[in-house]
Amino acid sequence: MSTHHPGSQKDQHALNAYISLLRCTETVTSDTCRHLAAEKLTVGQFGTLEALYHLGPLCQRDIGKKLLKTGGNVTTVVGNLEKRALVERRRMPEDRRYYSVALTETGQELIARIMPRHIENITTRLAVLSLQEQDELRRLCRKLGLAS
Amino acid sequence: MSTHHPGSQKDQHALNAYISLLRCTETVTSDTCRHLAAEKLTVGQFGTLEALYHLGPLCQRDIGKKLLKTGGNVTTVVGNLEKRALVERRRMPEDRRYYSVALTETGQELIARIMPRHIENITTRLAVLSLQEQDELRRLCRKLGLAS
DNA sequence: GGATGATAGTTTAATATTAAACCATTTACG
DNA sequence: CGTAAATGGTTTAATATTAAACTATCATCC
Repeated sequence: MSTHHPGSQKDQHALNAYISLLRCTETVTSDTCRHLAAEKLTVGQFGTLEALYHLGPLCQRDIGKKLLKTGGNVTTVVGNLEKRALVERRRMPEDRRYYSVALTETGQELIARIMPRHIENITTRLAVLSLQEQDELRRLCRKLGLAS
Repeated sequence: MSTHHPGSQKDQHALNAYISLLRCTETVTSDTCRHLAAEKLTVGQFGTLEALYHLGPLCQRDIGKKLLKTGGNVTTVVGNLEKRALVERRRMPEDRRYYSVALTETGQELIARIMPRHIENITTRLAVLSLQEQDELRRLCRKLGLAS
């Protein structure tokens, strides 16, 4: 890092962009997810229900991959959803290490009832940006996010 | 919402943009903060130290505002930092409701030692985007984030 | 000056979250 | 086969996080 000057132009651009990215994500998520409190759902619980709703039954490992969370966390969240009978676990006979996690009827109804409002929240919130700007934001985020 | 068609073009642009935004923020934060584990610091603890480092002593309410966290959370995080003698609380005589939270010498040394690496992580990570793209990302995020 | 209300911080109860150690099952391979 | 490695899930211990109820202090204003 001999050529790296702390506090350089490069740093400033990167830091400013990153800080704005962080705060934007936090406020948008906070705003669009506020309605979940009325159903006593956390963001992680909602994300799990949503994944099962769109993708069908998943094993916990795949849920974790989708939500970018650890296995231990998935155990907890799925456990809490199961307590409320919104999902159920079934052992897979062909490989008994796996559980298949699926929405129950109650869970299906709940997520189907909530999703429209959630999508509307996101669409309304994002409407501050033009469709072109939304696409550009997506492009930049994908480019940046896939650089892992 | 009579004019709102679920699954419309508008929804798709917004959802795609929002999902990319979420995943980007999660992966970038995860990558740039990984080094904190070596110091046994959580992201929240680091954020608190960083705020005190750049802004000087703050009361807990201002720390919460800065990190977008609740008062109860600040109590916990500052408490854990205090246990490790990285910060200290002092009652403000002019208004005894407030604490002034400040870095200790140890805390100062720690954050000063860690910051360069952290900034470098961010700068390196963001370098996938050109400086113009970083500025555009910042502009879009600010526009979107300030719409609360 | 004493009730009223606002404000800073804490506590409590519940869930989330991670890393690390662990258990159970399956797969690889000698 | 039978052991070793890999894999899915759980547990544990610690911290984070929130909402809601609470304490203490300060400000307002009759």
